[in-house]
Amino acid sequence: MGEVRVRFAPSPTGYLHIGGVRTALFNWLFARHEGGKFILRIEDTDRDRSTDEAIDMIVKGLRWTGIDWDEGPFRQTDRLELYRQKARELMDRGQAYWCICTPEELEARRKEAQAQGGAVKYDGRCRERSITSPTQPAALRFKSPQEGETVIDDLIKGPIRFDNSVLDDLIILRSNGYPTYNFSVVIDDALMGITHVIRGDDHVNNTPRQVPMFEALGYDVPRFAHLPMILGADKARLSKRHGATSVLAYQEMGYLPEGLVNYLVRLGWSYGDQEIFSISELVEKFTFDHVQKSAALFDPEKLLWMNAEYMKHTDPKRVAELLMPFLEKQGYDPTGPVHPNGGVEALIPPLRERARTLVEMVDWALPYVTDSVSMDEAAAKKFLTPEIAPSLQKFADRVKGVEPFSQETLELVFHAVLEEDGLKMGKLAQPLRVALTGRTASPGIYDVMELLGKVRTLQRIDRALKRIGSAPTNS
RNA sequence: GGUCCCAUCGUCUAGUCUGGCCUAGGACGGCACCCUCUCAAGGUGCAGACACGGGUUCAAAUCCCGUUGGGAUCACCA
Repeated sequence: MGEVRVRFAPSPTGYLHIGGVRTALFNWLFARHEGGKFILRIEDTDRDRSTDEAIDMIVKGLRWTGIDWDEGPFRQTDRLELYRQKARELMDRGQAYWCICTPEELEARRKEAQAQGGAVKYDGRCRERSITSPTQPAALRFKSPQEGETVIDDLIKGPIRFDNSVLDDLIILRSNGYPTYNFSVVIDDALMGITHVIRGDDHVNNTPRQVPMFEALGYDVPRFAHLPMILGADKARLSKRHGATSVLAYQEMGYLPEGLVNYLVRLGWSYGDQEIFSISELVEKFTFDHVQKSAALFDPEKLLWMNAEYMKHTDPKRVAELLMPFLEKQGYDPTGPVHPNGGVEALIPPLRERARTLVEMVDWALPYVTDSVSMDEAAAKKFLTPEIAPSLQKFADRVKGVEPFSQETLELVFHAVLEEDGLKMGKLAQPLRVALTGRTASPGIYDVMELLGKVRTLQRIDRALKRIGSAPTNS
C-alpha cells in the first residue's frame, strides 16, 4: 500500500460537535503517525440544511484544537458535475436505474411495511421498468447486489458480515440532481484516493451499501475503521441535554485545546496506564490496536481534571496569553494602570493550583488586575475587626520600610508582628487576606503581597483600616 | 420489529487476540488521614468491577454457545 490518505468529512449543518472533533482527531493522528495525508471535505449536498456559517465554525473549531489538514477544505457542491458523470457511468453499465416513485408514495409504503413488521426496504418496483429518459421528476437508484454477502474487515471491530439480501437500492441522485450521501462519499473517497475511512460507529450499516458501489465503479475499496460513539451520562447519544457539545463552547469555557484533545483521545483509546500525552507522543503512539470497541460515556469531571493538569504543566507564558481575552472580558485593561507585579504571567503559577479552567482562573485573578475589588461582606465582618486593627496597622507601618519588597522580607516582618502581638499565623493572615483581596481564599499571603506590590498592599490595608474605623462599634 | 455492533470498579481504562504471572492493575470521582496562613495543590490510605448461565480445559476476565442488557441503523439527512 502506498501513502495513507484519510479524511474528515463533516456536514455543515451546525456547530462542530465534540464527537466530530474526536473523529477528526483519530483521522489526523493516524495520518500523522503514518506520515500520510489528512484531508478536509465538507459534505454539503443537503442544500437545505448546509450553511456557510457552519463551515466557518468547523474550520475555526479544528484550528483551535490544532488539527491541520493537508488538502481541502473541499466542498461537495463544487463537485456536482463529477457525481452526475459517475452516476451516468453507472447507468450506462446497467448498475443504476431511474425511479419515478414519489417521496410521498415511498413514505406511505414504508409506513405500511413497518406496520406489518416486515423489512423496511425499497420494493424495487422501478428496477425493471428500465426508464431511459424520465418525463417526470425521477431519482436515480443504485442496483444493489441481492445475493451473496459483503464482508468488511474493520480495523477496530474485526470482520463484519452482511447478507446482501438486506441491501436495498439506494437513491444516489435526487430528483433535484444532487447526489445523496452514500453516493458522494464513495465517489469522493475513491477519487481522492482515500485509503482508510475512519468514521463514527453509526456508519457501519452504511458500509455494506457503499462497498458494492466502489466495486461497481471499479475502484479499490478502502479499509474501514469504525470508532465507538461518545455517550452522555445517561448512555444516550451526546446532545445539548448533557451540556455543551460544541468545541467552540469548550474554548469559551476556558479549556486548553491540549487538554480537551488529550481527554477526547483517551476516550476510546489507551496506551497502557498512561493518561497524559503530548501531541507528539500521541502521534508517535497512536495505532488502532488500542482503540476500544464499545461506546464511552463523556465525563465532564475527568475533563476538568485533565484540563487542570494542562494548566499546571503548560508554559506560564502560554497560559497567560490564553487567559488574556478572558481577563479583558472581565474588565482588565492591558494598557491601563493596574497590573499584577511581574505582569499577568506572574499570576499563573500561584493561580493555576486553584483553577481548573481559564474561566475559574480569571475569577482568582480579579483582585490583582483591577483596583475595584469587591469586598465579601461576611468575610469583612468576621475578620476586619477592631481587635485586629492595631496589628494590621503595625504590620503596614513596618512594610513601608521593607526593602526589597520580597516574600522573604515580608515573612520576616510578618512573623515579627505575630510574635510581638502574641498572635498565631492565621489570626493575622486571614484579616490581611481579606483586606488585600476582599475574600477569604487566595494564594499564600506573601504571594498575594508580592503580586500586589508595595503601594497597593499598603493602600488596601489602609482602606481596610479606615473601614474598620468607620464601622459602627458594637460588642 | 429487521440488520449490525458492544459488554472489566459510578466513569475512562489495563489485562482478552497469544488461557495460568489477576487473591483483576491504573486514572477520574468519592471517603479518611497527613501537610497547612485561607482555598487549592500535593502525599498516604480505604471502598469499588470481570452482566448472567452453560460448556471446553488440569486451569477462563481471557476460548465457544446461549441468555440478558445497552447502543447504532433502517430517508430523494449525513
